[in-house]
Amino acid sequence: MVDTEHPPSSGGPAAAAAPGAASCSIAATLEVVGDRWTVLILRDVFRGVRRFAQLQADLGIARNLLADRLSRLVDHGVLERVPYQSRPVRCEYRLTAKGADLSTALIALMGWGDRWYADEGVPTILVHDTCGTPLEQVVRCPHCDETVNPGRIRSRPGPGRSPV
Amino acid sequence: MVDTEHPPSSGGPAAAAAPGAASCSIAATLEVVGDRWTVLILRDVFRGVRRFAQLQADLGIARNLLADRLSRLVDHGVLERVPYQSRPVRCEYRLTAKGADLSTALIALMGWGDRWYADEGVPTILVHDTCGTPLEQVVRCPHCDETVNPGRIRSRPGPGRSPV
DNA sequence: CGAGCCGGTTGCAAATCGAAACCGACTCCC
DNA sequence: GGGAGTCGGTTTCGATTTGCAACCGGCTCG
Repeated sequence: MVDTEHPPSSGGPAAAAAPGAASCSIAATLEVVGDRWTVLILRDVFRGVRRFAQLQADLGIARNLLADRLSRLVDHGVLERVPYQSRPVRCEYRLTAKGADLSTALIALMGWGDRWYADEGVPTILVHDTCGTPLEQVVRCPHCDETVNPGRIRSRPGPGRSPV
Repeated sequence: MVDTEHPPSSGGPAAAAAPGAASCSIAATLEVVGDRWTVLILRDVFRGVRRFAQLQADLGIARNLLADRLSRLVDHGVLERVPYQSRPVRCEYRLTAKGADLSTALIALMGWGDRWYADEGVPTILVHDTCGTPLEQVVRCPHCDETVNPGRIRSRPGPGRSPV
């Protein structure tokens, strides 16, 4: 139970050491998107802001940090650089399938902010494209075919539980 | 402003060129839990790790940072200090309703890590307590009474959109 | 030609982080 | 009664990261 590991060359908080973190997909996710700016960049890319200058202007992030975060996201396969002009080669950043799959997480973060901080109404509503109805994010049981309240969720160790 | 259309499975055709952070619940959420350690702390509290020393040992976080993050979470109403012994007054940290409501976000982060980084099987499975079936997190349309794929989600400005 | 845009990189001061030492209150054990 | 240990921190200090601003190369436009 005791953390005896001292990673000599950094690698992040829960990189390889902490027993709780070793077998946790949340820690794995945070390795990639555990940075505040990173999440805001992804939010902008989801909204259609894909170019360096646009992102910089919209977020107010320092340019060196933006460059760093973008290349890190590309390295992790969350974004990809797609050229949109050739004479001076200019690329925009697009979501890969892996990046687009983060929508669930961004929706969850947005939902929490909506519920606890949108005192004057929510800034953005997600709706069904076919009927325009506001959507909700839920946990579902495919067997019972019903939504499951948080109190009825149990967690079990899975097959990838670390062998420590 | 709207330049290239993003073909499949993306969120935002609603390219409101508004300054993002001001009118975004994601930014509001990140103000509270936008820190890497903060998320890991909350994950542990969800799992039942509630005492200072337990958290410190499990996470490997520096003590000063743990103290700082915990008090910040208490200030934001995500955690609350509950005494569990009185002679040396010792408190444990429990989730408030607001904190428990973050389960959605943590489940989403876990799900993404499961899908993209659990090469040797997922470390943890969430199951329905009554039937033991593994659960899934989905976006649902209450009107159509069906789950909605990411490609069918549209975003609209809500009533709290900042007056730009 | 000069101005300007775009997408960065470099340099530097300031804030933050991490490891370890220190601390007070209390209990346990001899 | 003294010494060791537990618990929940706070303090200290060096190392890393951040934010800001300046700079740069390629290219277009007037």
